[in-house]
Amino acid sequence: MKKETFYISTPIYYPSDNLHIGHSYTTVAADAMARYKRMQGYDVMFLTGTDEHGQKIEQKAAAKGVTPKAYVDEIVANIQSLWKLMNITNDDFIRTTEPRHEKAVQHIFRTLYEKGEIYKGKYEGAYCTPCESFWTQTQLKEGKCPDCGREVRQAEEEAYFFKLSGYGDRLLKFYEENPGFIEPQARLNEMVNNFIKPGLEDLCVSRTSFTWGIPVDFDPGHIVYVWVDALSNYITALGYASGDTSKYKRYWPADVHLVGKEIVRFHTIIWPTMLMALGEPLPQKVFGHGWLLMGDGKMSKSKGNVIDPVFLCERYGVDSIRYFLLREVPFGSDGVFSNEALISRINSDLANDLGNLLSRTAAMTEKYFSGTLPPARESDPLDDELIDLATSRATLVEGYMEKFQFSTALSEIWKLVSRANKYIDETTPWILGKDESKTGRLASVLYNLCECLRIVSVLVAPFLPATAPLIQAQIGAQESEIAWDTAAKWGVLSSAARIQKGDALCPRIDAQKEIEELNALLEAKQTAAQAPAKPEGVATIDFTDFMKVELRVAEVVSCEPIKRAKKLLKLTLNDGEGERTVVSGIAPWYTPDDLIGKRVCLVANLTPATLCGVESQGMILAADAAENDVRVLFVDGVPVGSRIR
RNA sequence: CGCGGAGUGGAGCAGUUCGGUAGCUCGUCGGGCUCAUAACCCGAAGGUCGCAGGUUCAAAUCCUGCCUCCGCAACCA
Repeated sequence: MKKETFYISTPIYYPSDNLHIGHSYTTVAADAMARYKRMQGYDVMFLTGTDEHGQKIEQKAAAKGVTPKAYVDEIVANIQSLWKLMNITNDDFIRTTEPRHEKAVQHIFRTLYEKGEIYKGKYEGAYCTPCESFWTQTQLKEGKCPDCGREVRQAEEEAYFFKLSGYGDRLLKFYEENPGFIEPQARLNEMVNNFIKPGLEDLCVSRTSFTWGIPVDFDPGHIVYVWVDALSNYITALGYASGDTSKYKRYWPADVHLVGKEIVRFHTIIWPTMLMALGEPLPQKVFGHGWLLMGDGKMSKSKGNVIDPVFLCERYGVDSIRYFLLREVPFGSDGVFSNEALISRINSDLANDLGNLLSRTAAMTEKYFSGTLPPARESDPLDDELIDLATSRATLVEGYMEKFQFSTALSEIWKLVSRANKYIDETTPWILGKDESKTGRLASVLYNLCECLRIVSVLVAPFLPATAPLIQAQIGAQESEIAWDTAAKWGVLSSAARIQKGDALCPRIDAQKEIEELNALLEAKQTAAQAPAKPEGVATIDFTDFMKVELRVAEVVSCEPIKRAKKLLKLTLNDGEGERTVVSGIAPWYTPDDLIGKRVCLVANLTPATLCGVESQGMILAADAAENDVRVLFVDGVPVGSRIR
């Protein structure tokens, strides 16, 4: 009989740098789900990989003096060893530079073109090189890149477009007919209100501005852009459009694409329409999980607060990190990563509750019965509650796993761990051990504890794949006694089992000492990160270049906030010759009253630009005093109109 | 009036669908136990459930208005 299949994917990660804990978060979640489904008997396909093309990698490689391929090869090797370190059981690893992927992508692109879903047009707009992004007029016109804040340049190129604009209604209909397609629910509203209802625009799907990518095979010079290239990995890895499509037939459509919330849009709008255009079935579900935030906000390299998963795994053990990631934060929402929380979880849940339960159970079994489980047992009504609780866990865990609520699933398992610890207190085996007439009762108590540990070990196996076998080894559980369906059964562990106390599952961490050490390490890292804090990408210019900038003293005549914009103030300036309007993003730091009547430095010969519907004829100078502190340069006392140089 | 999420004891969260004694984890304090990894078990202190109105016998929960924080979108010429 054919087994039911389950296809789960992570995003393919961009190997411009080594991965951080956020990537591990997604991948560990996917792995736990994949392991769980395998234990349940599913024929699982678990895919992860890397998205290796694009201008950013081309440039990074050039800066390092190596070919793009050599550059990504190194980082991809790191990524693969990270997944190995973290016990990730992906069934395949797709690299977008592999021939199997490139050929299929070319096929897909050509097919869409032949179907008229892709047409050739012209692309014009502001382009941000580091972000590899064109920005449309509504997004930004001649402004800085909204993503990174750096300069953009005007660019125009011939390009291919995908007819995304025609798919709005079909998407809405699909969402309606498939209520579980986008989860959590709140993301669905976001997509519909922000993107679909305002109207979809055709999507530019090719580039000529760089060469590190998959060529459009019928039009030299054009490169397939990220949408078609990256998103289609989910089917190219299955052999779509290749000589062997057996895997595609077997696993597609995917059961779930696990993604971070920042890319929900691509997976719920662009990817489904591409598949519609191809006439292929759509995935069942896209789950957008939250972010792991640092105490001081989002992770970023400039803050020096990027968390390296390799460091954590080596310091605390892989399972501790896996446990923390899946237990600490409800999967759909954002959560905060802190060393304090990590250590607290490890100590209280893993060391004190679970590790210690195993330790005391094994120690007593060795002490009173030399590690055996005598079959002459005497039960007591007290046992019933424990047994009920133990055998009811599996169903609860299954329910939460179906909803991707890893955190709740784990807490249900830990209720049993707690109950078992309490059971020891209630039954006081150390007192039973002093009375020979109580031997049968003692045997029963210890057996019950071993059964609890067995059940816990089964349920916990998808999350803690290294720890579960350690528990099973100490209680002497055999292969057949740890299958998933035995988690709902009582009395599975054989009386012939040999219990053997081993090393502590998870040693306690001296929290105070550890935090001090970590803080010292972090400080060192931050200093290192901040040392080369010179502005990036600024080249030396000569004097004549500088003199091309016309700087003048101007007085603020009036000033008002721009509605619909959080950061913008609209300033009316007298520059000595007349009045002009300038828009400035200083609203978080200045009110109109702070500015009216003041004299400021004006860049007078800047090309006008429109921000939030207001034309800005120049800019005023301000200093980035700190990460989140901007100071306008005031030049009071200097005559209006004076040239500054 | 852009879209969405959140505001509950010191910290992090649940409870809000279908109103009825405010719950969990960590921390603090007191007690118990000694099998165990200074762990485990029990108990206590600590909250006007963001603010203001309203509906109701009764509101964390329903309604109205407001404030604050976060993300997306727009955006720091």
